Amino acid sequence: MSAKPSHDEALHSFLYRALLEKIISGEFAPGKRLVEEELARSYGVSRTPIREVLLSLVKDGCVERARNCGARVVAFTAEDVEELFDLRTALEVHCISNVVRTVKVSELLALQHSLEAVEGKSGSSLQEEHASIDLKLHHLIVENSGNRRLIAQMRNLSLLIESLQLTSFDNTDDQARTTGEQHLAIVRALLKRDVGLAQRLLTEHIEYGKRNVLQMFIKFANQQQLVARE
Amino acid sequence: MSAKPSHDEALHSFLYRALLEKIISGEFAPGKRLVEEELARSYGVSRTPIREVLLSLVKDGCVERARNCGARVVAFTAEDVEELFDLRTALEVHCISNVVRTVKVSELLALQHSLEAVEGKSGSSLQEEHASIDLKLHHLIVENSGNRRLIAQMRNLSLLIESLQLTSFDNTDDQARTTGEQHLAIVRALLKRDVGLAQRLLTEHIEYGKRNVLQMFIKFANQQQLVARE
DNA sequence: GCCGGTTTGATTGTATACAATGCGGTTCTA
DNA sequence: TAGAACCGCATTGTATACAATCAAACCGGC
Repeated sequence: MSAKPSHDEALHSFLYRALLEKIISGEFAPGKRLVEEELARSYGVSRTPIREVLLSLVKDGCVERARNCGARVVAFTAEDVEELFDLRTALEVHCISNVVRTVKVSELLALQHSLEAVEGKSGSSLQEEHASIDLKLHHLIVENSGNRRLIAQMRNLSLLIESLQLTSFDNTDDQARTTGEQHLAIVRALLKRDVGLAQRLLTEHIEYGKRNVLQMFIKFANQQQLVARE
Repeated sequence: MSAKPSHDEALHSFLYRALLEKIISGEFAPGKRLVEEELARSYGVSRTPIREVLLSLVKDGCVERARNCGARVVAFTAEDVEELFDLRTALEVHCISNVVRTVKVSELLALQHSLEAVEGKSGSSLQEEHASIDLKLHHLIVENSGNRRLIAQMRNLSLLIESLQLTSFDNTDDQARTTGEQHLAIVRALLKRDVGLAQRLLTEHIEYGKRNVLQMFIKFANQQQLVARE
């Protein structure tokens, strides 16, 4: 099956992303049965890593499994997307107050620098660059929250959201520019250690991203209309 | 090893609680190596279910693992406890606005009824009854938030917190009574569909629980003083 | 004596084999 | 023909076996 895991990456971690992507993209429609052996064959691996991935996906709420009936993909509705982003807002806003205390100025400046570097540009890679910066910014916020368990929880969530954003990668240049401006504003607020402002800007920023993803998601869901209950 | 899993419960789900409890109680001190085969022998099972549990604990941030070096228990500091509760606050407060729309009045009334029933009482079982109601209330809030992924995320968190609260089960009757009053106030606010009030009360309530657990935790951590780095 | 390569052991990662279980179809009976 | 018991199959749960990999100890050369 096309792509391979990087050399030292555990198989199950590679497979996790692979399956998650299929679920989010809709290739594995809601309700589809995920039979361990079937998946194992299709990826040319044994059931063991597949099992580990399925259990992980259950923990994320993407999959349900009953004892001998196989696992099934849980439906991913527009409301779910919305809630997921709202949840992200709640968590990252919660992080901010710690972030302003712990984050290193150099990190912020580095981010600011990258942002100013792409600000003028335009062209095909613009969206990708902004997406990459977006990851870095949210990563910075979460990792500087100072709690390992919080970070662990968020990592799961982030994976879901990042996958969602990948599928809605149709962003126009305009949207990318707006996103860039929001990023810059947030970084500056963090540099000023202005908790309230940073929280407000972050909320708006995630809200904006949510709307973009939702737009894509709804369009996509309509065209794909539930192969379901296979 | 003493207790057994209920008949239809998967072994790994039983083992999960068993290991988590040992980690939180400090029997598995921070830094302790968790070798798969060793654990498997000690529980009289094979490595397979143990592996699944360890992966799950990694996802929860309770355990770290390096490729061939064995898994290690992550330190559980007072700051972690604090953050965990703050995180819970952020998430449950976030839930409230949905809860007031979706929760059934009958559920709230049932809870209110149980609360009023124990209100007058006192005695040995009082604390347990309040703890049980506490679980029900937080469960109600999360389950009525309306998003499966959110619920899945919270379930993990709740398990951690519940385990923490179990270890600090030294609550006085006074504390139990205060908790009861807070519960009642929250339920009433929910019945009135007063989002703002419910959020405020919930925040105070979790804050109160946090202080109690922290007190116990610090006392406990001192007496246990880091067997660590075994 | 110190540094670097090599070997060995411990431990995880993956594959496979076997057991348990629940569902569905089939057959037998009334 | 309808219903119920039964048998077989599909699928998961668990155990075991094997391969890969990393660390640390050991040995030899400089």
